[in-house]
Amino acid sequence: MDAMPPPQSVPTTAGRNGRGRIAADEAYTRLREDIVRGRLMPNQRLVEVDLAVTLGVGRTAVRTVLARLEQEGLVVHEPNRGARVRMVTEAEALEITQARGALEALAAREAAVKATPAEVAFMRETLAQMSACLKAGDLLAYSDGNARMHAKIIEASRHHTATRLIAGLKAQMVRFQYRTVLVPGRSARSFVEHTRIVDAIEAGDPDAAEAAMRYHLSHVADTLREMTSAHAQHRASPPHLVHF
Amino acid sequence: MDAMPPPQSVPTTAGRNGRGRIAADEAYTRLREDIVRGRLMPNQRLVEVDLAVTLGVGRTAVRTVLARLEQEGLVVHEPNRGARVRMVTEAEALEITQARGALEALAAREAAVKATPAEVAFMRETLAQMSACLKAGDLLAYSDGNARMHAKIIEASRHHTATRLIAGLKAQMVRFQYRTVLVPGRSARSFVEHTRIVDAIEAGDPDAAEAAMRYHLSHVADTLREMTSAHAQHRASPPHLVHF
DNA sequence: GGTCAAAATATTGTCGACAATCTGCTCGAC
DNA sequence: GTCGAGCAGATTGTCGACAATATTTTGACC
Repeated sequence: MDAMPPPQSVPTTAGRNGRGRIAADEAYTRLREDIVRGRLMPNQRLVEVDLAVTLGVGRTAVRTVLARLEQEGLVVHEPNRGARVRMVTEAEALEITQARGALEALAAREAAVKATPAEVAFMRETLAQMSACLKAGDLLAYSDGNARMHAKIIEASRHHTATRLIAGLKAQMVRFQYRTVLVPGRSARSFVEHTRIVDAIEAGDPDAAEAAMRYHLSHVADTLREMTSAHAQHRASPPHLVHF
Repeated sequence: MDAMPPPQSVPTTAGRNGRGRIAADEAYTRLREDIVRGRLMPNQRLVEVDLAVTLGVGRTAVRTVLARLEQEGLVVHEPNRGARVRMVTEAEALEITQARGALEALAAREAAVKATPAEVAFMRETLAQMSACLKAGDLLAYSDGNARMHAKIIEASRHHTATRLIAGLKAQMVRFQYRTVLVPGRSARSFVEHTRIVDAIEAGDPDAAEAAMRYHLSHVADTLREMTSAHAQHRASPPHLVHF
């Protein structure tokens, strides 16, 4: 009952992919994208041979890809019973947000020490854009600016380990990024909090930067927690955006 | 120059390993242990067929294992050029310690809320043992108690995500655990810091617990930083223990 | 009609073989 | 003597086939 017109797309690019590139790597990227972007539903079974056909690679490559994704926390795998897309519960989403918060606070601290003037300028510019979006009421654009801001802070931290861990956590959350609520009035406060963070980074004050980021992210976690309990009350809460 | 009487031990346990267990999983555990315990040197090449013989599995299984270990950060892998044991520089060791600190601070916060009386009692007992070791001057045993303490706090936090991330970071650090210096007098201060953490957890004060753990771990990071620069000065600094 | 055993099917775990790629070396040209 | 082309050897990337295990279906019996 899966329809499945499988072998249609690629004329079996079998063997080695064009130049240099490795087929398995592309398969990894594609499958990962499919999971992260939500094209594959949670708990969906991932049958190796099906994926092999879809991705145009052999089953061995698929198996390697699944092992990587399992280690990454995007897939669960029971012995002799195959792999499935990992289901992230709301409780886990809160956990992930907390862990991410702890690491981003570290990143903010490092950024206060290591950010270049150009990076600070970019943050100021982003802040201005966010302010404009807020006034215009364009929450989607505000959210984009928000994402750029956090990405820039992490980049400015030059903290490879934190960057790597945060990226991993973010991947598990993408589904929730697009399905979480925006509490009325949260945006305005979010903006103030971001301004404080940038101020501290520009001043080169690591303690203040860490504290500001911690303050900011604790509010995000609170919002998420409230959302979770509210969602437990009545299932039909409208999916909006939460502002980090 | 490896002697290599390869096909002698297992009469090719090929196919499936005895009961239920999966051969590849055992191979993963074994190779991981070999890397973490330092039996394989950093930058050591990991030739697939050699590992296959050593571990008694096929090359495909080895390949899957290597993919997992790469995702875990214990192995680096260049396309068409094979895998090597990842070399963790002292700068990275500092990064890892910082990230671990951020996550353990979160764990301490959660533990303050969720720890059971039995868990707190275990911490008190461990604290007493550590005190005894300190008086007896047995630093190795003190270090063990220290490890038990941190493990218990993490367990008490019931924070699955933080636990998972910390475990991953710890694996990359084991080599340094055994090669870092103990600054004279650090143990005594370390003990006081641990006592404060347990006090805060027992009192059910998350803010205090987080702050105490943060304070503790910032000192650990400082010690590590000093050790790194000192080590840069004169290569022959004696390898001791650092107390987390 | 329900229930349990046994065959049939589906899917995973494992392996060896082959092709592609990289590495180091030889060897002739200059 | 140095340099690059071209050839071995080693090692990785990929695949399909077979064995082991789980799941579903069938069918006999009560």
